Amino acid sequence: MKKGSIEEAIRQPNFKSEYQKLAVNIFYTSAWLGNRHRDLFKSFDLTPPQFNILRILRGQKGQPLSVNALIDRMIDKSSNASRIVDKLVEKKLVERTTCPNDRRQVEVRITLEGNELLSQLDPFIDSMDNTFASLTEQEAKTLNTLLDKLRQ
Amino acid sequence: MKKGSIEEAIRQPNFKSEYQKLAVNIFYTSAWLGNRHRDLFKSFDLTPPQFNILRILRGQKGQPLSVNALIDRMIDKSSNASRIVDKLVEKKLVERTTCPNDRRQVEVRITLEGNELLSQLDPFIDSMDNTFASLTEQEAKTLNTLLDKLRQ
DNA sequence: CTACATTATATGTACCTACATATATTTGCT
DNA sequence: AGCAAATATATGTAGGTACATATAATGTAG
Repeated sequence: MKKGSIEEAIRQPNFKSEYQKLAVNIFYTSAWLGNRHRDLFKSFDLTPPQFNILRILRGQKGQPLSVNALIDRMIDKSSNASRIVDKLVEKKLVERTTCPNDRRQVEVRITLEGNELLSQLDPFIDSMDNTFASLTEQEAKTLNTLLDKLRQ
Repeated sequence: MKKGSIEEAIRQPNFKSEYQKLAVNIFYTSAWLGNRHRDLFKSFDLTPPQFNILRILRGQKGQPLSVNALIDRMIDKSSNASRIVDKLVEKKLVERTTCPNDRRQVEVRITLEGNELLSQLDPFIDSMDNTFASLTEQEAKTLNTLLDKLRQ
């Protein structure tokens, strides 16, 4: 079993097919990467989905987003955005106000405090991306292309 | 934004780098694939980690595994194997007995019922793997190689 | 042989996801 | 206008993960 391979990671030397191995490899790699992210966010008292929402809101440059619009942009669409926003409101990182035009909707907006927290995180996120230094940019591009193709 | 791309999936046209896009793509693809698996297992009243443990135990061909040995072989190592085994015991799909040589350990073993359930699932799992029909075997191999390399 | 560290598992808590259902508001139909 | 369908969000519950801590059994140093 090659060092660093998925076979070694889960002590499973024989997969039925290259496709089955790929499924396991995707789950395993996602968990591996997610754990690194989680460790980073932890020192800022954020969880990955909380960070995801904060970063989406920052991208809005002050404009609010509804809960539905947040879900639309989230990595894990089955996240319960409503309750994650709850936590962020408690920490005063976002504000929630009822939309005046459509009172079913809420407008979620990042606060100054939220923006400052993200600014502190930025350099760490950037260097986290260099986690991938073992891949060339061309290899990263190939991975992106093939992952998109897989989901077709 | 290309159809089926990660950019489209999370409505994010600009990534800082190919590496940052790759991180998001891995998380998104893992969730996408995981949801398909979950849907399949659901009709058999199993969750993905429950299935993972059952399949590991089947691979033992009757030999038991300790909880630690299970974690070692699981895709998500931070799973709480102890509590997942609880659920499987309740459903009589596995048995748990104290190890006579080392009474700290428990021996977990798949039951006949557990094996039968997996047999019923087998054909569905096989056809699920063909979810990847959009990739050639060579492309799957490339993905596996690059994912292993990424984690180095 | 006793005291202490180590190991294997279990449990408590906070947060998250999955799914079903509830509540409030708006839209559309007649 | 009046009422049903659609929409946006919230909430209850079960299962799961992350992390700290507890409990029990074993190993080990002196």
